[in-house]
Amino acid sequence: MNDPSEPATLKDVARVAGVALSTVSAYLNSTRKVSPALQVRIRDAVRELDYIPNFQARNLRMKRAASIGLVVPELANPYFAALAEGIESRLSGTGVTLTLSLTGSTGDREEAHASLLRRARLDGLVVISATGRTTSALLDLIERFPVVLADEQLPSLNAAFVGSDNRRGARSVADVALASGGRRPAIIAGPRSLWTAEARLSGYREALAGSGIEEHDVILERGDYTFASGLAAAMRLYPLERYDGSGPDIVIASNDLMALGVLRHLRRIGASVPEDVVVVGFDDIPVADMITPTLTTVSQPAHDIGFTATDLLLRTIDGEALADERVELPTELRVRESTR
Amino acid sequence: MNDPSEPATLKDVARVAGVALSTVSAYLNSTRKVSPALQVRIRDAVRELDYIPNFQARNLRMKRAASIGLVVPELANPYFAALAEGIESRLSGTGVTLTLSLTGSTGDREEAHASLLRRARLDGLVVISATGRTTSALLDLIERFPVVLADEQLPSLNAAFVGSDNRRGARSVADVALASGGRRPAIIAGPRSLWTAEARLSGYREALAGSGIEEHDVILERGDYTFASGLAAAMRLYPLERYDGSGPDIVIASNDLMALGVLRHLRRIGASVPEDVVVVGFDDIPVADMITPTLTTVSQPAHDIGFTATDLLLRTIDGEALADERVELPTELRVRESTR
DNA sequence: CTGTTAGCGCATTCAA
DNA sequence: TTGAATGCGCTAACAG
Repeated sequence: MNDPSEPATLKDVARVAGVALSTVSAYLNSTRKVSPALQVRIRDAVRELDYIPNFQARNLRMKRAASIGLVVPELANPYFAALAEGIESRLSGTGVTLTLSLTGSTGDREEAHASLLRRARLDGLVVISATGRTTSALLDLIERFPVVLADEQLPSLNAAFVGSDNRRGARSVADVALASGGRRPAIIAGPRSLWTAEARLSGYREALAGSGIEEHDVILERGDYTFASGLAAAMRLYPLERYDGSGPDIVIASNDLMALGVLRHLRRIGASVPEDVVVVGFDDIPVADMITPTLTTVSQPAHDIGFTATDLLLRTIDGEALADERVELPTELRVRESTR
Repeated sequence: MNDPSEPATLKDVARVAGVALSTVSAYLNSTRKVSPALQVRIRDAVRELDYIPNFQARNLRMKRAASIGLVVPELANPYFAALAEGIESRLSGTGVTLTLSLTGSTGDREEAHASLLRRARLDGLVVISATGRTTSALLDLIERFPVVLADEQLPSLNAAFVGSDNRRGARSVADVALASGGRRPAIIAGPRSLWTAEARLSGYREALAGSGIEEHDVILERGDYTFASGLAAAMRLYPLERYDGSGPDIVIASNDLMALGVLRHLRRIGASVPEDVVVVGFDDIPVADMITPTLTTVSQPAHDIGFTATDLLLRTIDGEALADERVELPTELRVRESTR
């Protein structure tokens, strides 16, 4: 063994095996037939030198990065975390690496990351937008790289998209909430700028239309998908210190985090769920099934979305898929204790 | 503008600017003085061609990856997600990229990832172990790369470590729990193989020793840091359908997820927290402050741990830091509603 | 089937 | 100060 600190290269292997460099390369990549005799010599040399191919060199030569980027606002949101895991699971075994880029939920650091990603010359990007805004940085990226949008659509952007059927999901969970017999529903919608928020809202409206409740009797609040905003909305809905039977008897929150905020406030003022008020969410984050009462919600196939988005991206990179494919995966209703 | 699909290279810039390639390189990296006249010409050429340096080539030349790896069991654990965010925030602005590798909490996919990471020739690794086991893959990695262990220590491993002071944190939260006046405490510890679990356990024992309660009167259960295992432990602790005042009056769970499991079971059997039973956790995951009652726990500086670990790693890569540095960051007690 | 050769895009010697 | 030349480690023609 001679291993003077420097890792072995293809050249070293060729020398030790007594064959040409290109033969080693060809054998290792099985890009052409190599006679059994040489195969053995090469294999031995590889083992002897503990040769590990240098992907940097290979990628430079092949003009690719063997890496895709994930642009995501934050990982603290368990839904995004699940998405990331789905992406990773698709990548596993492909030899493609995942480069993580957090933009912050405000999207302020987006610019810096965009330039970093351009320099890294990644093969493609899975982008999860938190703002719903089409920033110039993002636009620029989409021009240069194969990009698949996950979870959140962006208006008028000619990019592939994988998400879930927010409207149908919203409708199904709202149907359950309305079936409780309550007549004074409130909706806590998400930010106007987000496609998911608006899609869910239209699902809620469909359900309302089928319930016989006048649109006019429905209270509409807005939140920004955070726990704090859900709590704040609940306080507007139930301003009293103690629950007295007034206020909405159904609260439809546009995501689980906001529903948690509602649950929190209701318990504090002494209203019981689902007896006094029925509450539903959206997302099915893990805690939805850990709290008391467990939360009725709709499960988005976060893992699948990540997986499918990556699959689509990989195919786009290989030139197999169109750049404007759109996939909406089905959601699944989870009826639990917060509805009756 | 001539942009026939192919991105511009240094050579193109040199040609357009009418200077030598090496001059452009030197100017862009400010590695030597360049006359003002040439500076202008180079700048113009860069702008005209929309030149973006190819990091792959640069990295090949400089024998580095400009990327570090994060090896983490899963992102679904919000604590790990926060750690990852801390890592990312340290990296932001350095031009170093983060490559994500999920091993799965069982550690089965570890082997495959290790080989991928070796091929990618990353500059270093931040490793979060879920198993506490020292696998051969990991050992191999540590030999080859600068590695910093975050959160979880590994026995007899000569690697740098950044985590929090689990023992003191555990002691402080146990002190609060025991101050409730209860005399029948139960501890739900984590897996024996994990250093954090054992460190917390010894902190609990310290608190117990100071409380006058006989070690003998303490019930010790084991879980594996999951919600399900916390729930299971709670069912062993309180096997009855309805709470009748028997069973532990203090439950000290080794992490928040397990504490959530306990809370869930207690509510189901009709025990109230903190009146009947006091419950504490560890980690301060976001939901700890969203549920009812809010959970008394100890906050680990997850973000800081990630940040510090990365800082240490970067310094190790630059040859500034020793490979066996150990940092234990202070925890912070969060007294909330689940204790009285 | 195998070896020789020419770059991928860049940083860095060495002369000028 | 600047320019010309060399090679990082690899793949993919090309010629044998």
